Amino acid sequence: MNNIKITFPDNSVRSYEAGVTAIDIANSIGPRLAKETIAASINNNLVDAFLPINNDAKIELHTIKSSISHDILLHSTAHLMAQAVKRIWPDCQITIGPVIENRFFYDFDIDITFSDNDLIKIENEMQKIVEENHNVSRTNLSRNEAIKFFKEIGDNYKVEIINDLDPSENLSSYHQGEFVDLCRGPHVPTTGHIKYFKLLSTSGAYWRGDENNKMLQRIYGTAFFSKKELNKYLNFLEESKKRDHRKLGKELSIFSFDDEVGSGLPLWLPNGGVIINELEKLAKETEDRYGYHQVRSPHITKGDLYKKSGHLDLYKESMFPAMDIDGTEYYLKPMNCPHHHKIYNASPKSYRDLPYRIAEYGTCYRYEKSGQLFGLMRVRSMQMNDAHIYCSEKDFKKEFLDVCKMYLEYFDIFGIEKYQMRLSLHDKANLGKKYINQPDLWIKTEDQVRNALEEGGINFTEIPGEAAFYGPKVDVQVWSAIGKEFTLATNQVDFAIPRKFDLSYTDEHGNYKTPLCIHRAPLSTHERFIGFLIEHFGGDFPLWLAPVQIVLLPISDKYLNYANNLKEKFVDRGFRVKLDDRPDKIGAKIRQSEIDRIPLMVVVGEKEEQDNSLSLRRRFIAKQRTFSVDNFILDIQKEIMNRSLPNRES
RNA sequence: GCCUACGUAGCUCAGUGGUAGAGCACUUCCUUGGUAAGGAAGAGGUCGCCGGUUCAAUCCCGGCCGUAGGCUCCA
Repeated sequence: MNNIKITFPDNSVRSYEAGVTAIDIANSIGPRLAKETIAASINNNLVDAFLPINNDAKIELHTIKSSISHDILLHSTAHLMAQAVKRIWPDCQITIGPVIENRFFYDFDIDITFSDNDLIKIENEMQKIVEENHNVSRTNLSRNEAIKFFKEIGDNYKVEIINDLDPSENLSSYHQGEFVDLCRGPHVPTTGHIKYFKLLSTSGAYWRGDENNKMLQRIYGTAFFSKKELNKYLNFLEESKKRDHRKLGKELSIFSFDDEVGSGLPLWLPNGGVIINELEKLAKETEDRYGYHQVRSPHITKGDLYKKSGHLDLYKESMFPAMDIDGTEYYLKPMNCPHHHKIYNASPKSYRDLPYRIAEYGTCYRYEKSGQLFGLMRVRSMQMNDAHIYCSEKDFKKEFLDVCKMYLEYFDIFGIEKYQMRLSLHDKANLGKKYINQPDLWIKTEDQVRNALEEGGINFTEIPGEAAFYGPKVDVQVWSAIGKEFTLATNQVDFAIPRKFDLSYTDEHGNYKTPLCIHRAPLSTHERFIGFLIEHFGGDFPLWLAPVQIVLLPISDKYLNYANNLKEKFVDRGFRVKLDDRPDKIGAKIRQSEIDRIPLMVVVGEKEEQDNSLSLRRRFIAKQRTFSVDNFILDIQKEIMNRSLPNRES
């Protein structure tokens, strides 16, 4: 037997017999390590821990602690689930079963539809396979062998996948017990490595994501290496449900939907109205500071304008059908840009007028397919925090970065700590289909945006094929306080439409030039942003946004007079205040105020009336404090003016 | 739009082929109580909408509308 040299990450070298596996190597270091080894990188290639190593190599072991291993576990659990499904329903066809963030799914072509009971049945079968503790093995296959093999066992979808793969691709199959799947791997060494898993939900899913294909049945699930992690994740899902803006929005009377109004058409209740007003105040203040003009435009417009803008060619399916008015077609506006272009053009512009920045909380209507409506996050009527900046190429970079700066200011105010800018680019294949057919301008503009972002020191990732039809965009992903992801704002560059609209300005030399146009919507739409805020804050808005800021809680009716005096004082100061004058005990009033998430609970009784003071109970602050009325007012005014975030320390 | 599930009081949910119930909320009365539920009474439903089957439908069947989880698409 010849020996091989294995080099470890710390550069130490050990000698083993050729054919040794990563598990063997782990075992030579310690049995616990061997047990916890899931996969290995051999010369930086991720492989199964159970494969023989025949030559000198660099090795890195991946144990249950690494995120690589977690992905492998999820993938193996998908196989485990597919094996269980095939045992129960032998006629079903397996298709694909990839890993997504913290979860996996597998799509099946099967006659029955999975019920909750079926999920339990499948889980039980999975448990059995785990206990059977099958070794997992890998077989390399040539293309022809693979096609022959999967044809023989009747896995037609696998045959289709192989036929569509690059012929140069190395193929392999994974086996555990009677189950075989076409797969790149790697996988956990045995089915016994999978201990803590849970099937989460079922749904329909088109084969290869194409709505012209057959609808398959998908099962989602998750798995972890420890019970604790699994429970933590399940708990996170539960917490997310509790914070769901649809649930909280109803409980806190922020918005509602009504069958008779129509789906995707939210009604803003008074509490929502307060939040909207505060957001608009913030936006207007900020935009004033950045030199924007506020404008207004109508909700309906003639079709010709949208023909010119390209909407009727490239965006029509997202627009409500035309209405005929005196023989002319009018549309509900899906975007504000054409109107803003017209506002730009309402008077001739010189270079001295640029950058020309116009903003509007414009109401737009989009025909979203019924199946994609989702609470406030996806609606058919929405009010955008929209603005367009018309500038020269020379000013572009500064204007673009100022927009980014504005984003960061907002993030700071709302306590958004995690965010990501995504530069969405065009792809050549869709020029003239999804995208305006001006290849050179696309590339030039994308370079400009990329340069601006790089010079501004802003981190971003690039995503091809996600641009708006008229230009590249920077989408902003944010994560709420509990880590749920949202696509919120967007920031787009339009290089083509200004020309179509004959937008121009006179430069220093008296020549006509076409301006660049930046679209930006840092606060997204009221709908999506407030939906996000509800979940981000879990319904506990900072004082400046809270629909009711102060609730007055008299100990008994005897102190109603004093409470009313305070109320009047607070209203005079512009505070949003409510008086709970029900004949209930203080405990009941406190409870209701807590449920309503009112940040400041002011308790007044005999003592307070005598001292002209108040006793403050604040959400998340255990200790109650007594204030003189004047000091209280000063503190609160300051907190509201600064738009401070909720303080949860005691 | 597609797949699947669901739709009973303001909210959360029971329930049945013979035209409905609970808790909370609401109204009234009693209680005037110091930091997360004091007590009693009352009112409240065309059981999503429209058809069909049946002597009889909230329940069974069909269509529509709405909602949820996904697919696809997006702020």
